[in-house]
Amino acid sequence: MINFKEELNNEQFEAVTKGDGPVLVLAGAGSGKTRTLTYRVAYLVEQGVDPENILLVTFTNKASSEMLERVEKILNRYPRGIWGGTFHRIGNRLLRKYATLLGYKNNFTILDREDSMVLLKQCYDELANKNEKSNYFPKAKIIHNLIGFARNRGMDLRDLMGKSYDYLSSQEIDLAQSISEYYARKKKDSNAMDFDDLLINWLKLLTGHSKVREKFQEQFKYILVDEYQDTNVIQDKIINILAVKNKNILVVGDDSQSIYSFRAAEISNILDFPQNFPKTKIHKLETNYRSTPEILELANQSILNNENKYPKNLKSIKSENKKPLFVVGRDNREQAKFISQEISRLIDQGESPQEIAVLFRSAFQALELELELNREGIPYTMRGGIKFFEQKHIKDIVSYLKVLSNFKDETAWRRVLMLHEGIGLQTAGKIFSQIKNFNILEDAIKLLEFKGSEKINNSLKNVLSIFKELVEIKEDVIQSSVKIILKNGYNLYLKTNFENFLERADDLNQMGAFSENYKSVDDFLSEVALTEAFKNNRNQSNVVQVEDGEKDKIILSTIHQAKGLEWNTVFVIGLVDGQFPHRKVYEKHSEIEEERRLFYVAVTRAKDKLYLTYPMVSSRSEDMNEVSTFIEELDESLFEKKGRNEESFDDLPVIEYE
DNA sequence: TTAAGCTTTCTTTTT
DNA sequence: GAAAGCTTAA
Repeated sequence: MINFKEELNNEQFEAVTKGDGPVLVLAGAGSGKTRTLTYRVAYLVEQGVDPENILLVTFTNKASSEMLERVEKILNRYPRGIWGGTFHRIGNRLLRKYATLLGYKNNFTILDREDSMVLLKQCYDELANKNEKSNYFPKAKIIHNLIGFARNRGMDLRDLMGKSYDYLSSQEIDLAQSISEYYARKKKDSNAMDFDDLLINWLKLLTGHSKVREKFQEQFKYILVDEYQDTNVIQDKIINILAVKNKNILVVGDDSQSIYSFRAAEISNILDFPQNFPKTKIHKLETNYRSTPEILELANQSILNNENKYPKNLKSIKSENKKPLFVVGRDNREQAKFISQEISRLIDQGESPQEIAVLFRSAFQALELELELNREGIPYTMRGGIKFFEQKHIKDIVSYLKVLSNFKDETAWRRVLMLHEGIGLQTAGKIFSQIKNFNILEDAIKLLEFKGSEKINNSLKNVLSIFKELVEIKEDVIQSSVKIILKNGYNLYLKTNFENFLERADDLNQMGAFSENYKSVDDFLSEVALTEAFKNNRNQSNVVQVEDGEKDKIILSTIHQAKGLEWNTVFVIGLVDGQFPHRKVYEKHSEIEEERRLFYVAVTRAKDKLYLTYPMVSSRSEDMNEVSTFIEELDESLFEKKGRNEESFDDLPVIEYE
């Protein structure tokens, strides 16, 4: 039996044990949000609730697996059958079963951002060339963004553009709308869904099909949602529909940590929650268990600069400690050197590496640091930047698999075709329009006829003969496919195009090995689209780590990826104006505030030691950097300043926290 | 129509 | 400093 009374404070205890009905937990950073959620799950299971009846939605897959691990620890067993994961992952799981109700097949492919961009660009080029438009008509990338943003806000594209692009003619707005519709049709014809579709179609499934709706309203007797401040209207609607029957809905969040408005997150979802669910019990968690008073003070002072916020009074219970350090280095290299030395020192003193994290606004800021850590032999895990499955060579091979699994996938077909000599954009399009006439791959292999130049015909023959081999594989489909594709020219392609072709070929073999964990190609392909595994995460034997294997390694992470996590020691690097806050955000006040919340998230990840670092000089251009607003606006008594002297560049004595 | 070669851009965050 | 965009030769 778990002693909940002892493990939790009063507010947490109330939320965990009397959490039937709608509950809103407004929780400051480090106040035990995750603790509340995990203990609530454990409590429910201990009370005899079948884990199958629990839906636990988190923001990242990482957060989901960490949370379930914690539940397992509390319960001493894994809550088998629980529905846990991100909105997209759970949407995917449901749609794999019910996609036919919406006119898709269950083997639909998922288009990641790049895929969907490529498909949209195709629609854009086709329509934009046919129609009158001014030079001010937004580029494909912007249209792509607008379409996604409008959909995630449940808005009409015309309305969105009418407001922010009022200089466009109504014909141009119509053009944007037809591009959007054409794109939607192409997706449907391709039996493919983009990330937004995973949410929107999930919602459609619930609103349009009462049997399914009722089944899942019944199924999910207890619903728990983390980071509710970062949900968008579609996600909010989904939750509302699912919860309306049993009303056992617990959502947690913190408006000060809302950092996804660029993805159409709405703070109002959490603030209006009590109106949507009458008799909502509200719990405020205001005790911070994580950070020292000094760290918390800095965070609190910083967020005070935001006008748009809800007052809260977060108090630390830890005892007084050292102030955060603000460290000035000459440039990124010196900053990197300092950090790696400091990390070595901390580890020598007995700190465990996985309790140390380096956080940054953008992945490129960590470049020099990566070099330095490699030089010093400090193992690290990178979370941010290019993902393993987003690399060109991976996506090339995955396209073959996508065609194999979903013959109608236009994006995948085009990508495969264009890998071959003599086939470019135009020819690929023409060939695909022939392929469209078939229904299964086997027919296309046998019957496809295309007249082009000799070069094109040879390339096409080559493509088809590869597929001929691929369709005959019966076991270890992915691993064998990788081998066949490499053998039939892709290896040569890698060699002629990339210096690091060995590494890339190795990645592909790793992918083959990794795929053994999946029952089917479809399963594997979903995972590829939805997983967060980052590139560069290799151990000594050069094996890519897709999960786990993070023991004894420090963490490098974007702040977005760090949400919900905590470490003893945190370095926040690159506090340069224009980088953090990002310069794109200058004009818009509301976006500066979002950047500040991001800064707030970063510093509140730290339990005991917090370092803020600033390189004075840009290492590329040798220009002087401005220090970040987020430092400048702070009272200087909140931190201790170390390192270079701004006037003279003089070295100051060795820096030590203690 | 492709592919190479040159130029310009613009540097975000993520499922 | 890479990637997209544009120009030009083949």
